[in-house]
Amino acid sequence: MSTLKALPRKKIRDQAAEQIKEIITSEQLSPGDRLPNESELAESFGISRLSVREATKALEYLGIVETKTGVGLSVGHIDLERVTEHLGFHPALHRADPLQLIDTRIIIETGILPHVATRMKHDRSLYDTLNAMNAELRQARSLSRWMELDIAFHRELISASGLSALMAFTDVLAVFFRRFGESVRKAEWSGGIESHQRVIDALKAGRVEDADRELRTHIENHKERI
Amino acid sequence: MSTLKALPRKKIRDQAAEQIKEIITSEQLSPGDRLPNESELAESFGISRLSVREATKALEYLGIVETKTGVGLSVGHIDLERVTEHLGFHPALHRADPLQLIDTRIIIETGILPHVATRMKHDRSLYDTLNAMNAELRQARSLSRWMELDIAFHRELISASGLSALMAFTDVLAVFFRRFGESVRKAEWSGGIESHQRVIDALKAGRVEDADRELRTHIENHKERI
DNA sequence: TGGAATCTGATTGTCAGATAAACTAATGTC
DNA sequence: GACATTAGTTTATCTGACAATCAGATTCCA
Repeated sequence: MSTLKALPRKKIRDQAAEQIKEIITSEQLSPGDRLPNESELAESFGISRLSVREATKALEYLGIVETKTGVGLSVGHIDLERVTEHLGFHPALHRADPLQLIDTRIIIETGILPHVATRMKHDRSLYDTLNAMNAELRQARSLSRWMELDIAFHRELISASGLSALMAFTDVLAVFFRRFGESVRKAEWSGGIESHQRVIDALKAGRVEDADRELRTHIENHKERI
Repeated sequence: MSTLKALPRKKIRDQAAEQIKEIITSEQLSPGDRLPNESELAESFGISRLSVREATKALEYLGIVETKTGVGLSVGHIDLERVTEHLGFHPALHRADPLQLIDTRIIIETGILPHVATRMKHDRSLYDTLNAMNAELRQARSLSRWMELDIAFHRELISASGLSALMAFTDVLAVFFRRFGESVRKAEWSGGIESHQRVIDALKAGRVEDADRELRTHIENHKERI
């Protein structure tokens, strides 16, 4: 008869973490808002303070909550950079299928182009910003510098679409991407920069399809380096 | 004179987390490799086991390490899903305008269509699965059931593209979509189902552009309900 | 009165030690 | 040899305690 026992009993700290998240969403708390202190949470969950701590420490690493000694807990200003900082080093990142990641990027970045073009029509400063960033890219002398600026450029492009949800996602994606940036050869720098230029110029002129084609091949170039 | 005190003394558990990461990189450990147990780590760092635990729990949430009761610690198999799971708390998603979320969905779901069509050519079972799911959708009698199946259908469509990174992201999006799903009127059910059918039939026939147009208007229908 | 130093209470940070629960591997029985 | 039992290891959780830190109230002095 047997026990089956279904799922391994959920760990208490995980339940605690769930409940804390639940509090944040159900009370619609915003970053900076106060949370009950550890003892209160422990009591209301019916568990020890220690288990609450393990939950809050984990959530703190993700930026979901913040703790200040002598003050208490509050809802965190979640910041993906903090998260990705912890993740960037991880060996498992080397397993994600690079071809898939590239295709994913193509879908997202070409998908937003119509939105960018539309917004550019009403706000010329979008073009100026992108143009300035690309100009900066020309000045890059080291590979690491070039990579940072390149990532920043693509990020800005997505930002220009106004679709902030996608930007959060691509921030995560960028972590997985940085790793095969090392194989970039110097000769490709200038090619990439010209490609950027053609994309934003086409967008400015409202030629979305040209921008699409250009960006698509630009990103696909990565495939050859694998 | 001043105290300045520079940085507020780093917390012990943070140092512990750093050192654990250091072990992983310096020993070049791969996912699944064993780590020293909590007591050993505590002793070698010269701190209490509790502080080690707070560090490992936090790293576990990020997927950097894994713990098994009665076994020990090991390097985690981190993946995009793990990270995007926590993405739901990102302010960009919480505050996002529903119209934006719809546009985001359109970009992703229409973006994958070419991939789906290609894979369908080599694997007809993809069509059969989607077709069966849509048939099930016809049987739905309650709104909640219909919604679950509808979400499952769209999820399967993305899954059929083979781009798992996108699937992780849309799982997050789905949470937000459930919110305004309640406004679906019964009359729209059948329309949605027929729309699904046209999409997969077009894909099966290799008419990607038709599928794109159909899916686009299908999702855009949501906009009227806001 | 005004401002600076100090005190106080609240809260998180860290520790020690103990017990329960889950798993592995060895042991023993038939 | 197959299977049940046992023992040992390791994480999971709890209790209780004390230190460190901070915000605000209080006191003190010019």
